[in-house]
Amino acid sequence: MNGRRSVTAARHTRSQIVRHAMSVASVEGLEGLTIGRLAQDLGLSKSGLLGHFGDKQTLQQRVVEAAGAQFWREVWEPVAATAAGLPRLRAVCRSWIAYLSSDALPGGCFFMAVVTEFDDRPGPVREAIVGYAARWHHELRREAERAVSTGELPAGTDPDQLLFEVTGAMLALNAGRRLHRDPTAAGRAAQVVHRLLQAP
Amino acid sequence: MNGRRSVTAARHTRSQIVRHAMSVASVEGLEGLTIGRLAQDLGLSKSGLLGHFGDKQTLQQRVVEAAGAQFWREVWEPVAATAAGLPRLRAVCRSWIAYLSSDALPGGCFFMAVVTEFDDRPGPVREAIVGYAARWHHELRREAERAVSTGELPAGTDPDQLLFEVTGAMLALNAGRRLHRDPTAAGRAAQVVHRLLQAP
DNA sequence: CCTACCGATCGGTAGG
DNA sequence: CCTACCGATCGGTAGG
Repeated sequence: MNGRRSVTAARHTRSQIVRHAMSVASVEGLEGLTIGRLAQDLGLSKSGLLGHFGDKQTLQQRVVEAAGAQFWREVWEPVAATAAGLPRLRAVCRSWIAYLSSDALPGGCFFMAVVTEFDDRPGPVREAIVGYAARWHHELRREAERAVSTGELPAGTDPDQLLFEVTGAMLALNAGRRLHRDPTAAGRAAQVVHRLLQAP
Repeated sequence: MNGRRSVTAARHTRSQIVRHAMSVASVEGLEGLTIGRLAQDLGLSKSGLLGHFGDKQTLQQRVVEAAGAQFWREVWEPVAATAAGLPRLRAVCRSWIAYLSSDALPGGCFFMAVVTEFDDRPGPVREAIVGYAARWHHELRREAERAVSTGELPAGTDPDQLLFEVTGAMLALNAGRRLHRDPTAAGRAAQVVHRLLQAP
């Protein structure tokens, strides 16, 4: 089991490392990741693990990227075929609520877990997190703008205010579920979304 | 400067430690607190600092308690004299928004910063955080219930749904300000509160 | 991918 | 409140 492996095997190991690190980070945070712990969990040496990334910060960046891809795959893609505008916006919100209610990762949604951890830590990891959050916001705003311009939502609706309130509902859902173990949180978030996304 | 000090001096040192630890934790998290760093910041030895608390977990609990007291003092007390029910609820929300927009601590609201850090870490620190969050929720619900029963808010208003939405607005405000440095977040939160807390 | 190792720092204790 | 110390672990490097 020692010595160099094939390129394919190395790629597999690397993706295993990132996947496991994502799970750990959802519970302990990105700063709580330690090379020694990950190496032990996966049966690798510390240097064997670190060799895939160079240093810890690069590993953290790869984990953020993997989490961004996973979120996109699990929340957006299942509803990407829905008609643009209001129907798609409604579908994405349902999908988002389902994701936050699921146990895709042991610590819940990766981004909800690391946003407050890194909002005060300048550097490339923070910028990566901000980048994914901003991209998500832009995708949703595009749908909201379309829904307003086609008259699916009331004229004069401010897309950014709408998304502020949707985001708030998702944050409250996450806090309710994870901190207070409140089983009604998903229903409350759905109710907010239902009210916000009503045709005129 | 060495040797035992008076009881008063010791109390002063202790409260200085807790205050500083609260600031650090608002940025680095409660787990990011280290005895060595705090001791150096305050010009103490590690053992001198730790002697006030016994161990790190106890220090973390004292920090949570101090943060709970500070939040109460800065958000609730300034508006405690407002008439119970809807007026008080509105005043508390304004006060809460002002607090989240202020820079009372370098990392922003302590509780916003540590909730996702400890939602998956069982133990007395988590329980202390949950306790303060639940107490806050109960205080607000009392006002909301009163506002509904006196007819200040529409009959049939669900106080818990109302608070879910208020909490969401505050979480979105915090994320907007701290992650995206969005200066419009406070106004958006105020708009949500204004709509939610309208007389029938 | 490994072993062997580095200096720094972690939380905490003994003893004064 | 200090100095002096403990074993464990941190991120990371050298060399293979």
